[in-house]
Amino acid sequence: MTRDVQELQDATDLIDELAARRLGVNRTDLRCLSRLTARGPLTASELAAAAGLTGGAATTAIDRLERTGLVERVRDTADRRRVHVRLTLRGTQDVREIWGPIADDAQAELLRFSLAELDVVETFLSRALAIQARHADRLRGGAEGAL
Amino acid sequence: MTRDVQELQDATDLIDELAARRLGVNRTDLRCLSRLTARGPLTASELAAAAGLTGGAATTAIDRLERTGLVERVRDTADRRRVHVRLTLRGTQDVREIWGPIADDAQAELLRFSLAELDVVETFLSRALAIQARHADRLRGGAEGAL
DNA sequence: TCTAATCCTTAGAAAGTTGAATTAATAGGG
DNA sequence: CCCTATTAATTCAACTTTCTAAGGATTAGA
Repeated sequence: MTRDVQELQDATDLIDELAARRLGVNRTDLRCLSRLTARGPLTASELAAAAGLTGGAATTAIDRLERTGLVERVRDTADRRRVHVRLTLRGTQDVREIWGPIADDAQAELLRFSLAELDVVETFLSRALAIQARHADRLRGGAEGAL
Repeated sequence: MTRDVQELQDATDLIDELAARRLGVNRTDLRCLSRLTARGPLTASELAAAAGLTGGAATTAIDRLERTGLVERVRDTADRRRVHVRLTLRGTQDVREIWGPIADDAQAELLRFSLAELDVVETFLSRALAIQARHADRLRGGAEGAL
């Protein structure tokens, strides 16, 4: 069972790798695209935080994505320091072309489960998440040189 | 539901990041440690394949891990070209200290589910895996410039 | 023994990230 | 209305990691 989860994660990793190659971007940039898809337009700093990047790294990532034509910068009219980053039309299409069918399939598969079964899965996932959260705290909290 | 899976993956990613920091290694090296833990001693090339690295990258990764004292090289006595890589005693202990409690908790949580429920979860995971495999093929197979 | 094949390592170049310094814009107090 | 502090994004240099290609050692076969 733990192995199943592990395999699922490996498979997801593979998908990401293939998707990145398909879009002609690296994994970092793909992560940015993913966040923008999930959360809509973000400012550069929001995107940096969402993707776990420093400011400098975010800037160059956005540069690359803009050069590729998947993303565009839009100056905020109210606060001209801010730069909004959003998917271009082509970016939206390309992302949909890759992840759309996967989402559709996932949706279809979910429909094959009964509500009771979905409830079990939901419980499983939330417990797994709880374990991870607990141990993330443990790993964060402990004395640095404890090992 | 899809979001739950996503969150679980993000959480796992966070755990990996914290674990790497705790062990004083980078993510690549952590992946090597993970493979060695799961599969026991491996030759350099086996480890490279398992971790998705080229030979050269594997060599430097092993160098780093050896310098950190988590891993050691052992020349094969029969075929002296081969180098076996295995966790040192300290490496084994450190890895256990980080992932052991997580595995224990996971095991304990699984016991709270009935066999029927575990069956549902298993089905869910295998279907999710099937979807990923199918789409990995799609992404691999299609014409390169199709986007 | 000579040759080809295998395994690992080394070396040089390319790519990405970080952290500090820089530029630009806003906000607030005197 | 200025002067200062703060915030946002970018630029730049140093560092790290990876890859490819070439090299060195070892083995197996002719």
